[in-house]
Amino acid sequence: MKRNLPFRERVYHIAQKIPKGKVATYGDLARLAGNPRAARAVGHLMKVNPRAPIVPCHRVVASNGDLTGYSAEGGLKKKERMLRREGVSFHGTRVDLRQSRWKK
DNA sequence: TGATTGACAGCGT
DNA sequence: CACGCTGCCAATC
Repeated sequence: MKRNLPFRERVYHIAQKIPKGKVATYGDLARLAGNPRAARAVGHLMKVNPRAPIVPCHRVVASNGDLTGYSAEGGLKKKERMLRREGVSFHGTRVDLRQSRWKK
């Protein structure tokens, strides 16, 4: 499947597939993209995010369920609100990955 | 081409 | 449960 596409394209593509109400960790995207160790790179890709309006990057969280950066308007605060609104379970400031983790 | 950076992850203390 | 250290990758200067 899409191994001729650049790493970043694969990541964006996968990010778009994340269902509403669910979230994926950077590590997951990296793993699905074919590089289990590229979690960091994924974070960087989201940061540059040339497809901000197309890719639901707000559904991407840290492996511990904590919400990290968000370049878009409103920042993390807005991000958290969006997720809660979509039905994502929160456990304090962190997402409850037990329930809201996107399982392939 | 090499060095630096960044929205991470995993494991030990 | 919180904090710190090390490893890994892609993109940019």
